[in-house]
Amino acid sequence: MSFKKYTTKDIAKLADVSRGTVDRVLHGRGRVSEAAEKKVKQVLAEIDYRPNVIARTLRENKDIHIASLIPSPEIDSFWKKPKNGINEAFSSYNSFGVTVVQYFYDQNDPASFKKIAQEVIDSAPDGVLTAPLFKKEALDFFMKCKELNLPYTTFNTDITSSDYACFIGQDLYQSGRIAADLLYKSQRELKKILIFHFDEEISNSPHMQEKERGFKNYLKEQGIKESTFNTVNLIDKGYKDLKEIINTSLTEDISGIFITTSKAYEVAKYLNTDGQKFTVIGYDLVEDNVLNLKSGKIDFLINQNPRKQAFQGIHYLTELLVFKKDIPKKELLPIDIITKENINTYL
Amino acid sequence: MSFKKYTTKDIAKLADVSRGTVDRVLHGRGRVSEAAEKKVKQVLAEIDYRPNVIARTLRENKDIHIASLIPSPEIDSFWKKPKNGINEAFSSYNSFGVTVVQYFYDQNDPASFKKIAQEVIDSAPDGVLTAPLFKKEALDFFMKCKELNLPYTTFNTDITSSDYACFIGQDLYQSGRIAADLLYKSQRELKKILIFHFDEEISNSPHMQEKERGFKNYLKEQGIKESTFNTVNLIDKGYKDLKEIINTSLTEDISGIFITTSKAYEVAKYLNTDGQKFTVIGYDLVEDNVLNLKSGKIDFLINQNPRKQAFQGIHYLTELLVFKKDIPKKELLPIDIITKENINTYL
DNA sequence: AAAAATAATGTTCACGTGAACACAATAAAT
DNA sequence: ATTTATTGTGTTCACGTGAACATTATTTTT
Repeated sequence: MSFKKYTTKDIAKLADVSRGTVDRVLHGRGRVSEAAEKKVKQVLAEIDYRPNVIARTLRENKDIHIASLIPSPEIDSFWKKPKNGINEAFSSYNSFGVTVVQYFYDQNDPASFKKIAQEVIDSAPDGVLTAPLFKKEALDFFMKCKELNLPYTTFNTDITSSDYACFIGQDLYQSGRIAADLLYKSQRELKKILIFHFDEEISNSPHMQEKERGFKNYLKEQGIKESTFNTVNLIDKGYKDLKEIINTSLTEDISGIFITTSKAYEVAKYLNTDGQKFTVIGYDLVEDNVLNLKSGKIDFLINQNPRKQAFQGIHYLTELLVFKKDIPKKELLPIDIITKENINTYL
Repeated sequence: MSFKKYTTKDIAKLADVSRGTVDRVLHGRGRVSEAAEKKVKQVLAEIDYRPNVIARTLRENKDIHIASLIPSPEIDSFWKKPKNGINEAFSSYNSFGVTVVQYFYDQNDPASFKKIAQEVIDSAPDGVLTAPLFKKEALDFFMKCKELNLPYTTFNTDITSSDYACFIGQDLYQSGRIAADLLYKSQRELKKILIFHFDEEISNSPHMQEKERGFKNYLKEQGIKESTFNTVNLIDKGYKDLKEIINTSLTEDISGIFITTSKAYEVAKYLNTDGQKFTVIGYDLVEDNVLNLKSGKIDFLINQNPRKQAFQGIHYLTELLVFKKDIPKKELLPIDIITKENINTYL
């Protein structure tokens, strides 16, 4: 399956013109006679010319400056993994002249996003990777990017703005269904089911609602009644009520607990290690969740693969900016099911 | 985190020598005075010089010819996915001058491996990717490669020969444990468990035994007795006895069926879609398995990710041969759990 | 001391692309 | 009819590396 590699020099010879003319045709730079253009295009149609990306990249020899803008991992450790993904991508691609500067915002403060986003723009990057959380502020930011002709990729939260960008994430509705499927498979009969939303900011809520919708829909398809579910919203940051809520719930006979965010470990605090008759399902491989998975307090975690999402975001920017390749508008990553037995293969 | 990019020209200026001398020092090509060498090395120690891979690759401008050697997908459709992985890697990397020629052998015939392996060697490739099945023949082949200084990567089956190569695969023992964990989680009490080995060739057997060992060990840790298991070996190609075996088994009350190869669909033929009280677990997302997973005859599939294994094999050869990077001796990929709800996110 | 051999260093080319530049041929303007 | 635009075409350079080649400095041999 190997074909001759044609160069512009070859084309020039075949079309009986100079390399300069070939180049002008290839890049539509004008200043070419109709006859010459025709000859060159004819040759191009016959052979499968693919520009040598290596040579082109060397020629351009420009440092590509990418800025990333994600919530601070100091505030929510969930963001450690995207941060690592970005670092990994950086070391993979910096031999191609890619440089990544990371910016962080406070996920509880839209104003902080706005402020740092402006800093990002002021740094005049060639591309931006961002995990936006606040719809209004994000759309403002995206509009500015578009005006500046600044390509950006987004991940985690799909704030669809236009077909200009590329989103990398997961199908949230489906991930809710998967949780339900696991719960259903591990329980002979379904009694009460608890659904927990940890919602420090209203901004997260479309996220969580999609998951809940998928979760409930699946179970309703199996004939489970709406009254089986008990949805709990926790909006304070201390989660003071949590202990009481759980203890009260456990006096009843429950079949499962579904936590729609990475905060399953908060629930796990009030559970026993062994002999749980119910199934606990949460999201994300943050450290505390992993510990509870291993100890048996959590049965399943759904991996959103935030490391890979972020990596892929940088990857696509590199493909676009360095290698001038086309990139997809949207990529949905696999939804991994994690148990205490396969967790180690994911770390 | 962006540093100045030093070139050999910069180094030459800093060390007050010519670029030629710098190059001789860098590549240990001799013909350099002690004094000059010292100066250059001093500069090199101070700055973090990283050769520009782009420029180097352009300079070398050699087509890297990789040969892949895997079992024929025509004989066992499992090998379609590695084949696709290889094709994908080919299109990802052929812009870097990488060419892959695929060779296939008959997985039921060691002599065929030997013959095609010789063809591979005769084609004088720069690197080889292979999924070996026959230990003796594989070791012969690896020895020849080593003698010829021909780098190779292997996947699927870990026939450890030396630290010369790179293996990409999975922890089979652990994957057996994962199957057991899923079975255990989805059954309140464990009655009879069937384990099926589809073993066309003895060559597969270490593979399957590792999985069985992990599977049983996990359950024994949960207090399940050895007598719970019923292991069935199927070595003929028609699997004539299968129907009777299953029908007989189903008269008893069984809790689960574990199939250690990609042939779960053979078992599924004799199962009902609905109302199964037992759990069926198999391996690999081959077409027939996927269909049975979706219809509910199979509950879980464990994904060995053969596509990615093969892709990664080519990837590492490219890193090594094109970009002169170091590659790991061994890489174990995540073990994915697949249900009818997340299957689509993997396809 | 001059010639020859060896060692050390510097210079140049090629890889393929993209664009600036220089030049030739034609058309338009004086 | 000569000058001046305009258009088309070919040539050259730079990107950074790696190695062949050319040159200069030093040592060894006669």
